[in-house]
Amino acid sequence: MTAPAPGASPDGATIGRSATVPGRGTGPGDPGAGRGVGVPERPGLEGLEAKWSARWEADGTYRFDRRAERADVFSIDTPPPTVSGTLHIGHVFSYTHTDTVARFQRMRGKAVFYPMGWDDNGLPTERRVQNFYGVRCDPSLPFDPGFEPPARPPTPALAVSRPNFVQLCERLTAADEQAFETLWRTLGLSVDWGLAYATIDEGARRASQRSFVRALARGEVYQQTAPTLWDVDFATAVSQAELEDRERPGAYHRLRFEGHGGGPAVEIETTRPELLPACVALVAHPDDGRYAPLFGASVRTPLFGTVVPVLAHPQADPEKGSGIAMVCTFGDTTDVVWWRELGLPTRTVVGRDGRLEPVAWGSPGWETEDPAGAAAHYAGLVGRTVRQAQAAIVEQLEAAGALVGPPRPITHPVKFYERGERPLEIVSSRQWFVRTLDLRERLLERGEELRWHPPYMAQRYRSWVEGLSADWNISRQRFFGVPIPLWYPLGTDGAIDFGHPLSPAEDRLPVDPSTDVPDGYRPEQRNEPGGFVGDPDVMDTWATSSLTPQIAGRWGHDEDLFARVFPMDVRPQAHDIIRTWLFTTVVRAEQEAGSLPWSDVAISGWVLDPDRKKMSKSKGNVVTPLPLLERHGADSVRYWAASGRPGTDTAVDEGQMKVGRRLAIKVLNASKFALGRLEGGGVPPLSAVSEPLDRHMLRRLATVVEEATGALEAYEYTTALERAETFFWVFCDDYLELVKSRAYGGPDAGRPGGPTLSARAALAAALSVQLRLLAPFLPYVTEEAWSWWQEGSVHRATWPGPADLALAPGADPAEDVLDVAAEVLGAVRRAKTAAKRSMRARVARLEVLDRSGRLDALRAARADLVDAGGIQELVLTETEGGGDVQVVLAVD
RNA sequence: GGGCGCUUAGCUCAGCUGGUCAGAGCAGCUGCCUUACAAGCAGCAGGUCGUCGGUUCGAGUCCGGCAGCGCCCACCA
Repeated sequence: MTAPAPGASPDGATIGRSATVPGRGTGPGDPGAGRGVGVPERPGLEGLEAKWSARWEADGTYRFDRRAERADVFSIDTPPPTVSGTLHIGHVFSYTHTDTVARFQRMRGKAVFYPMGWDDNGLPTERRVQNFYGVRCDPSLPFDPGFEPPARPPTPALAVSRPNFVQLCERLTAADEQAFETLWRTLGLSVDWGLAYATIDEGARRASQRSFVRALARGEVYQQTAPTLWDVDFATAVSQAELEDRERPGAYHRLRFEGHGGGPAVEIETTRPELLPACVALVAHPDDGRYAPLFGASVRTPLFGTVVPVLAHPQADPEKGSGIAMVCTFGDTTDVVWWRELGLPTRTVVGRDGRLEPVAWGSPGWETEDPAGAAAHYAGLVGRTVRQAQAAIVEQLEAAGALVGPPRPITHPVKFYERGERPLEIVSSRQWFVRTLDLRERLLERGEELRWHPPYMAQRYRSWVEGLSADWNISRQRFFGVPIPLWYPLGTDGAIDFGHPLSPAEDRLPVDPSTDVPDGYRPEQRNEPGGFVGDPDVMDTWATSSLTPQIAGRWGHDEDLFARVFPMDVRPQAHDIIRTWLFTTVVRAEQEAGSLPWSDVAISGWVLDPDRKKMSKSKGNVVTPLPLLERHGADSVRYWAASGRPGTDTAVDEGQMKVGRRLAIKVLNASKFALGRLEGGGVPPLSAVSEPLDRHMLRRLATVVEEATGALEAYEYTTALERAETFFWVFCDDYLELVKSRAYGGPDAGRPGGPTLSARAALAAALSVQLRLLAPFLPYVTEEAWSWWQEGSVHRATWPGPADLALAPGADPAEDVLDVAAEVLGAVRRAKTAAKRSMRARVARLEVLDRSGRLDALRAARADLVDAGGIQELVLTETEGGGDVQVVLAVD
C-alpha cells in the first residue's frame, strides 16, 4: 500500500522527501521510507503537548474521512461529559481508554469517527446557572431581549423568563465547553473536533424531537395521568432509572383501627402515619389466617373516621410489621400496585411541593363518619411538610389513644431521586412515557447480542431489564431541555384536549411549542378558547442522550453520513449508567432502527482517590486533572490511565504516572541512540539484518506485535501496553547494551552484509515498530521521535504487522540468542555489582558452562557479549547439567 | 432476598484453555558518573497465592462451602 520512497536507493541509504499520501507514514517492511535522520541534542518532554496538538489540528490528523464506506469505518459513540463545572480525573481515565482504541483502529486503516459531545442539557446546568448568576426561571414572565444578568448574584434570586434563562444556560455552558476542549486537546484525545455536538444544540433537539414524533406516530410513546415519582424540591417527575435507595432512620408506628359494622379492631404498623388521611384500604396476605376472616369487612381510620375495606393481596408480607398494611395514595410504589390491582379510590393529601393540601372532608371521595372531627384533626396538618405533619399526627394519635405503644425506631431504605435531597413522593400527574415493558424480551435479546467488555457487565443490564416495573417517564417539568414537541387544542370552553395532541411535521423540527405555533393555527390563538396550548414540559435528559449515535451521526439531517457510521462500533461508558444511558440507547435504536446502536460496549471502571475511596464532591476528595497533566505530562497521565483494565476501578496513583514519565523519556533516549547510528548513513533495509542476535530480537518483537494487536482488537488496551512496554525495556536494557558497540561500527561499518549494518537495520526496524506499538498510549513522545526520521504522523502510520519484521530465510541457533546472551551479561553485571565495581570494569576471564545448544547461541553473539561486558577472555565449556557462569574481574 | 466482581510480596497489580507460575513495577536496601538516558543505570531482598474441603499423578490456576471488601438488582408497609 505504500510506494517506495522515490529517493530511496536499493540499499536504503537514502535521503529524500517521500511523496507518500499526506498524513500517511511508512508501510510495512519499510522502516525508514521517509526522510533524513535528525536527532535533537537533548530531547525532552517539555512543550510536546503544545507543539503536537497544534500540529495535529493544523494537519487534520484525526479528521474523519466521510467518503469511507461503513465497513472501513470505526465509529465511536463518545460519552458527552456533563458540562456543569470541572472535569475530574475519572474523565481523563476513561476517555484515555477509548482514545487508545481509536488510535489503534486508525492506524489499522479505519476511518475513525470519533466525535465529542457536551451534555449541557438538563438539571445540572440549570442548577449551576441558578447559583452562578443568582437567577431562577419563571416561565410566566415574558422574554426580555436586552436582559443582562447582574454583576453579582443577587439574593433573593432574580426571576427571569424561560428564554432568558435558557440563554444564560447557553452562555455558561459555552465557556465550560471551551475549557473542556482545551483539556482534551492537552490530553491528546484524537477526536475530530469538527464533529462536536451538544445535547441542547439544534441537531440534538431535532433528533430528540424527531424520535419523539415518530415514536408517537408508531404508538411507542403515550401520555397518562398516573401516580408518578416526584421530587418535591426540583418539582419534577423522575423515572425509575433515576431512583436510588438510601438508608434512613424511621419508625414503626402501631395504629389501631376500630372495626366498622361490628367487626373487630385491627392494628397495623406504618412508617408514614402522616398518610393516614390518605388511607384507602388495609391489605393482608390471602393465606394469612389471622386476617382471612376480616377480608371483605371494613374498619375506621383513627382521627379521620374514614371507612376502608380489608382486602387480600399476595404482595402483603405476613412477616412484616403486624402482617397487615395500610394502603395510602401514595406512600410507596407498593401502594401504587395495590391501588391499581385492587381498584382502590384515590385520596391525595401530599401536594407537588411536598406539603399537605387542603381537603374537603365529607365531600365526595372524602366520605367520613365524622366530618367535623376529621376536619379538625386535618387542620393541624394542612400546609405542613410531610415531616412536620408526621410529628403533628403522632401527637394527635397519641391523644386519641390510637397509637399503640411508642414508635419503634428502625433504619430502612427510602427512595430518593439520585440528585435529590428529600425522599420522593408519589403524586398523580400527566406525563409522557416510552413503552419499555412491552419490549422487555427483545431488549434482553439485544443485551445478549451486544459484546460486553468485560463480559460480566452484561449481568447488570440483564438485572435492570428484568426488574423493569414501569415504562420510561420522559417528561420533566423543567426548563433547560428539549421541549416536548407538541401542542394541544383548547376547547371552546378553554379545556385542554390532551387526547388530540398536535404534532409538528418533521421538516419543522426542532420546534419550541412555547413560541412556535402548530400548523393550522395563528399565534394569537395561543391559550385562547378554541385555540391551542403548548406542552410546557421538556424531555428527560436521557431522552436526548439516548440518541447520541443518531445525533453525532446527523440522523435525519445527513442520511449519507449516518449510513456510514450507524450502527456504531463501540459505546464506551462507565458502569454506573448502564441502566440509564446504555439501556435507553438500546431502547431507542430498537424502536427506531430495529438494531443495536453499536456492536460493542466497553465499560470503564471508576477512579478512586489515592486511598481507594470513591471520589465525590461532598467528600471533597475529587482530583482535578490539570495539575496532574502539568506535573507529569500528558503521556505519563495516559500511561497511568491505560493501566486500568476495562471495568476495573483504579486509584489515582502518581507513582504510576512517574513510571509513565520514565517510559516516555526512555522512548526519546532510546530513539536518540538508535537514530544516532543512522545519521549520515541513512536507514538500512530490513534485508540487511543478518546477525542471529538481531534476528532473534526482531522475532520476539513480532510475537509482541501479534499479542498487542490481538489485545487491542479485544479492547484489552492494558495488556497491549504491558506487552509492548516489557519488550521495550528488554530492548533497552539488554539488546541495546549488547549491540551498542557493533552499531557504532568500525572501519567497515557500511559494508553490505556486515554486522554493523545488520545492527543498524535491526535498530531501525525495531524502533519503527515499537514507536507505532506505543503510539496509542504515548502519542506525544512517539510522534516526537517519529518526526526525527519519518514523514507524516505516526498516528496515521500503518499499524505494525508481520511484514514489518519479515526476515530473509537463514539458519539461526535454536536457542534464543538474545535470551542466552542477556542472561550471561546479567551474570557479569551481578559480579561487578557484588564487587562494587563500575559496569565499565574489565572481566579478565569469563567461563560459561552450559549445554551445547545454549553455547551455540552464545557463540553467535560472542563478539557483542565480549564488547558489552568488557571481557578479556571468554571460555565456553560444555556441561551436561545446569548451567553456570564464572566471572573473574580484572584487577584495576 | 437474588446476582456480579475482587481477595497473589509493605503498596498497585500480571498470572489465558491446570504441570519452570510463584512474577512485574513502586516503595526499601546495596552499589555505579557506563560515550542514548543520573527525572539515569546495575543489583539485592520480599509472598505457606483469604480460608476450609473436593477433583487430579499434579491447583493462585478447575469445583463447592465460608469469610472480608466493593458493586448491581429487588414489591423495602
